[in-house]
Parts: sequence; C-alpha cells; structure tokens
Amino acid sequence: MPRRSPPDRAAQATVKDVAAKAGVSISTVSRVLGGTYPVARSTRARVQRAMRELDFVVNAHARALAGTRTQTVALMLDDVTGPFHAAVAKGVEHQASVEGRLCLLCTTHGDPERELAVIELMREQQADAVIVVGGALEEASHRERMTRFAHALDRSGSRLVLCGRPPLGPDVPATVVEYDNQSGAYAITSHLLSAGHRRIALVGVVENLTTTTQRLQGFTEAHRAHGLEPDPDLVVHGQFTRTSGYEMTKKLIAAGARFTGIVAATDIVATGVLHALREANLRVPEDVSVVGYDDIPQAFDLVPALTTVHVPHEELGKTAVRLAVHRDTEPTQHVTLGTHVVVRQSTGPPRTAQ
Amino acid sequence: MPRRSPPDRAAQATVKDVAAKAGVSISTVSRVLGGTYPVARSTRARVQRAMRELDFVVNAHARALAGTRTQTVALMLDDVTGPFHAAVAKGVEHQASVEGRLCLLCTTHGDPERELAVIELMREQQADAVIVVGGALEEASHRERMTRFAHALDRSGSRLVLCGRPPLGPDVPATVVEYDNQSGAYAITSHLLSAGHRRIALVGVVENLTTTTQRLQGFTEAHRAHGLEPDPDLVVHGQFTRTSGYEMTKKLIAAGARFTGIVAATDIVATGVLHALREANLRVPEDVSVVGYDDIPQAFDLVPALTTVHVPHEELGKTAVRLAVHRDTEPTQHVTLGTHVVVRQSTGPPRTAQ
DNA sequence: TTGAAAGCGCTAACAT
DNA sequence: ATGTTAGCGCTTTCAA
Repeated sequence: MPRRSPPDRAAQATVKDVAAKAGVSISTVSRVLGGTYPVARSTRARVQRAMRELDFVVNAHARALAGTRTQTVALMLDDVTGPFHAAVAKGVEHQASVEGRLCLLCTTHGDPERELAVIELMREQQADAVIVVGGALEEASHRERMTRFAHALDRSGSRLVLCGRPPLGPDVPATVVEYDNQSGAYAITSHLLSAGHRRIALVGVVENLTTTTQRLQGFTEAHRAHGLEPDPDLVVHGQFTRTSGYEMTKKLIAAGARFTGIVAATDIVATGVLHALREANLRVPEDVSVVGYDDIPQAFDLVPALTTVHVPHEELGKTAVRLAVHRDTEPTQHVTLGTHVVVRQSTGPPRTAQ
Repeated sequence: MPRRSPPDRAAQATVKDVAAKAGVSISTVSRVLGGTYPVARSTRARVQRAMRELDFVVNAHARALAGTRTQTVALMLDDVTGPFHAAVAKGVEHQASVEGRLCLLCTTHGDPERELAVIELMREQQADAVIVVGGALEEASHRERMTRFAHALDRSGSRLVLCGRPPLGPDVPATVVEYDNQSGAYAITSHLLSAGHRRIALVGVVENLTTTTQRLQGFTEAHRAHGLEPDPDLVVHGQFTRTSGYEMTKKLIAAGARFTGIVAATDIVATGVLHALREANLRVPEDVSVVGYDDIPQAFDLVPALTTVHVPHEELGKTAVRLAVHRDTEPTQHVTLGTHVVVRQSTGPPRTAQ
C-alpha cells in the first residue's frame, strides 16, 4: 500500500529493469553481477548488454545491506592540509584502493569531541576500519571514550586503528601502527649533543599531546645519556604551527636565553623557527643549529635545508589499512615503524666551545 | 526459508532489538531516530535508553536504501599530497560537513582511465555529487567519456562538479567552479614585464593539460600587450613537480639561454627552479626574477619568498560542494573565482636594461 | 543453469 | 501518539 511519491529525477535502472530487458530473473542478473556463480555465456552476454543499454550500476547501499560487509575504510585526521597528515592519507587511500576499498575522509580540526562524533558516524557507515591519525590527548575521559568506541567498533565487526598514536591498553581491540617518537627525538637530540651543543632548546611542546610527551622524553633522555639535564627554561610550549614556532623563538631570543641548538617539535614549527632566527640575524647553522621532526617534503627546500627525523608517513597509512583489513590472518596488530635522522644543512658544531 | 549463516562476529543491534527492549514498535524507534515526528517524551526517553544500552547506531546503508538520498559527496583528485589539492580537499571536506554530508576520497594519480573508473564507483555509492579536481586532459575521447558520465550522474540524481577545470560544453549537466588561469598568468607575466623584463621563460608546460594551455595563453597575451612575442626557446615543457622545475632550469642554463625572469607553471615547480638557480650561483631576484602560481603555504617560506598568483583553493572546494548540493535552488552552476598577484621577494627589476 | 522468494535494516505511508 | 506493513535494491538459499 505505501510508497512515497516518485523521485523527481528519472529513476536509476535497477536489477529488476535489467532482468526485464534481458528476459531473465533478477537472480540471474545478480549472478552476473557477482561473477562468482556459473551463468550461461549467452545469458550473461544478454544481461550485460541490457545493463549497458540501461546504463545500470549496482546500488552499493543495497549491496551492503544484503551482503555481508561494506567495502570502506574511514580515515580521520586533524587537517588534510598538513603535509604529515596528507602523506598518511595518501598511504591510506593507496592501500585502500589496492584492497578494493573506498576511503571515507573526515577531519576533526583537533576537536576531541568531533573526533568521537566522527567515529560514531563511521560506525553508521559500517566502515570496516576506522583509522585515526595523529597524536591523542592524554586525558582520562577521552581515553575512556576511545576505548568504548574500540569495543563498539569491534562488536559491529569493524576495527579501530590508531595511527601514530600509542595503544589504549592491552585488552582494547584496536590495531596500532606507531613510529617511535621517543627514539627519534633521542636520536636527533643526540646528533646535536654529539656535535658539541650543550644548551639546546625544545620548541613546540603541546600540552597533553602524546606526540610531544614522547618527544620530550627522548629529548630528556638524550641529555641524560650525555650526563646533562635539559634546562627547563629552554623547553617552550606552543602549537604545531609555523606561527607558533616563529613566536616561541622570538620570545626565547627576547628573553635573552642562551642556546646554540633548537629542536623544533615538527618541521612546520622549524619553519617558523628559521624565520625568526633569520629576522634576528642569527645564522643557521653557524650561530644556531636547528632540527625538525617529520621530514616533510619541503624540509628539503628550506634554507638551509633542514636536518630532521624521517617518519615513514605513507608507510604508516598503508600499514594501517593492511593490518586492519587482514586482521583475521595478520597476527601482529601492533607495529612500530622505524625513523631515522636525515642530516642536511641546518646543523653543525656550536660556534663557541662551552 | 533462506538465510545465510550468521556472521561470525556478534551482530550489531538493530531497530528491532531496540524496539523489543523498549517495548515499542520499530516505527516508534524509527521516529525517535528521525527526530522529526512527534513521540511522547517518556517513550522517547525509554527508546533512547534502550539504544544506549544496546550500543545501537543506525545502519547508514539501510537508511540510504529506504530513504531518499545518500548523504555523501565524492572527491576525486590526483594526489592528496600536493598542497594545491590538499587545500581544495580541505574546503570540500569542510563544506560537506557543514552541509551534513560525508566525504568520499579517491585519488587517480593522473590516470584518466582510473578517473573514469572512480566516477563509476561513485555512482554506485549514490554520492550526491562527484567533485573532480584539477586540470583535465585535452583529449577528445576523454572529454566524450566525461560528458557521458555527466549525463549518467545526472540521470541518477547526482551531479558532476568540475573544480579548477573548464566546462565540457553548454548542454552538459555539470557544475563548474573555475579560477581564472589565463588572467592569473597574464597578471603575473605583466608584473615581470612592467618591471622591465623582456626575456622571460615559462617553465613547466604540461602537454595537453587545460591548466597549462590556459596559463601559456595568458603568458603570451601579456607579452603581446607589451608589443612582444614570447621566445619559443624559453617555453619549456615538463611536469608539475619540483624535480621537473629543477631540471628544466638546469637545461635552460646549460643551453646558454638568455633570460632575466622565469614564470614557473606552479609554486612547486618554482621550488625546483629556485634550487637550480641557487646551484648555478644566480641570485634571485638580482640576477633572475622568479614567480610561481598557486600561492601554496610554503611559498612564503622559500628563500626568497615567492611572488606568485594566489588561487583561492579552499574557497574553490567549498563553492563546489555548496553549488552542487543546492543545485535546485542555486541558479548559477558555473562560477569563476578571482585570483590575484602576491608580490614577495623573488621579483625585482632586471639587472641590465635590455 | 535458472527462477522464486525471503530478508538485510530501515523509512514512510496508512491505519488506529 | 503509536502500531502495521510494504517496500528500497540487492544477495542468497532452496527448488526445479
């Protein structure tokens, strides 16, 4: 009895239409669509011709509803514009397409509320994996909610993937693809220390963000390995932005801080650091050595070219998809990809022995 | 009688489960889901509690199938990694979320075959708009196929959106959001010409790509407006990459070409140009002035900061979504956004009067 | 090899 | 304000 008024646009052809046109049943049409079931050559040809003539395409929603799984992978990031995230996105999209999946994109603009809302949305979409990229807030309530989502996703046959973010706990069903933030920071700080630097600033520590907490740790440990303790005055809090890097450096200089090296929390931050240094007529690396973290493409084009920690962004994204999609056969659902220091022109020995 | 074997994972709760738990009918559940229909406060509360307890989320596919439209917008680009495309993607994603739509992401890696395949996929997904970003191949066969897809999408109630790419023709149902490539190239070339440059190279012309064809046109017209004709030897073909920019410039120098200005086809190309120039000990802008096109964020951080044409990338993406989604009420389905020259440090008067 | 029919989870008439 | 029911377009038994 029911039936809404017909759509105002011409309706799209359905299996029914194709079946009618080809003079077969809809099951037969479905069979040639699936391709796995035997159908007589001539029948198949007839059906395919009907499809072509009617300009038919299957309705992915109907298919998802009737079939078992959707074929989508959801990607959630702060901002596509950041070179870090864009590179991860590229890897995700690539691997998704290799695995025959579509990629759903959502951005959160760093809002943890929205992050959780988006996961909910993805659950509605029946995505077979929800990949969350970038550092997480170190807040108990947020962790808890994330954990709940991990379970919820698991229950609905989906999977939470933490990409570039630490695990939530041993019993939480989630795939984790990390890179070693702490070692990277340790290595790059050691690079500076070994060159003779003793007063090194760490610029761009973001409050409560796992990423910076880990980098700060590596920074500190490297100092201790050299029998030093970092000067708290040289640890500057800010954001992962160019502007923040610029301003933090300005402030540092204005405060008369003594330093011969700067570890920027990210390459983007380093960009601002270099700018501030140039304005202050401090030469890099003669007066101050500068390093970044990420190895984004443009690190190479900065003047001087930036010494930094290479993070395998694309690999991170690819691995995330691969592990999640094959989680039934892939035993290890937690990997840590390696990073390495890339030495370029922004570092050298300190000017004065100290 | 039928029924496939139960899924191996615990099933997700459905409206039926919620209805049972709350002691109401599934319609009532559907009503509180939709939120538009009156439901008694107490009933609603009971249903919502049941949902929470069962950890229920609607199945977007079932919804799409039963309801009228899906709520997705598809975005297709070459490569998320390019700053140009990333910025457009940001605009698209943002506006999609404003309009309550999800964003499907697909990359084509410049493969026109894949581009067409992806459009087909999007049609299956019932996306209410398919946004294609970036220049198109100037090939009759490709144009034809695109036109066919525009019609096919239109027939299924969806919409093709060409973003940063010229229209396919007057009768093709597609939304077009362009920016003026030719004027931009005209303006930036004029900037150089007015400063006194007479021998200007155009570096990075991609064969058969609408974008470069238009930029070359603007470049040529600006010359003519100054009573000049561009020297064909100074028009160098290549790709939109850093490496290509680097190599083209090397070649130009090696060939002993005389020039005091370089128009790079894009900012990325300009990056390579600057690098090659630096290697050849040519100062910018004292010996050679360099300009780019796009105004990507890092144009500001190059040394010297790059004079370029600002393209409103994000706006491009937002407008694309807005026009497509509201195509029933938005009369104009073809807009051209403005660009403007941003003068920075990479340009100046030529060294020698000539 | 093909057809008939049930049902995926939901919405929207049509009844109360 | 709430329940009943018929599909949305497809896949998948089951029967022939």
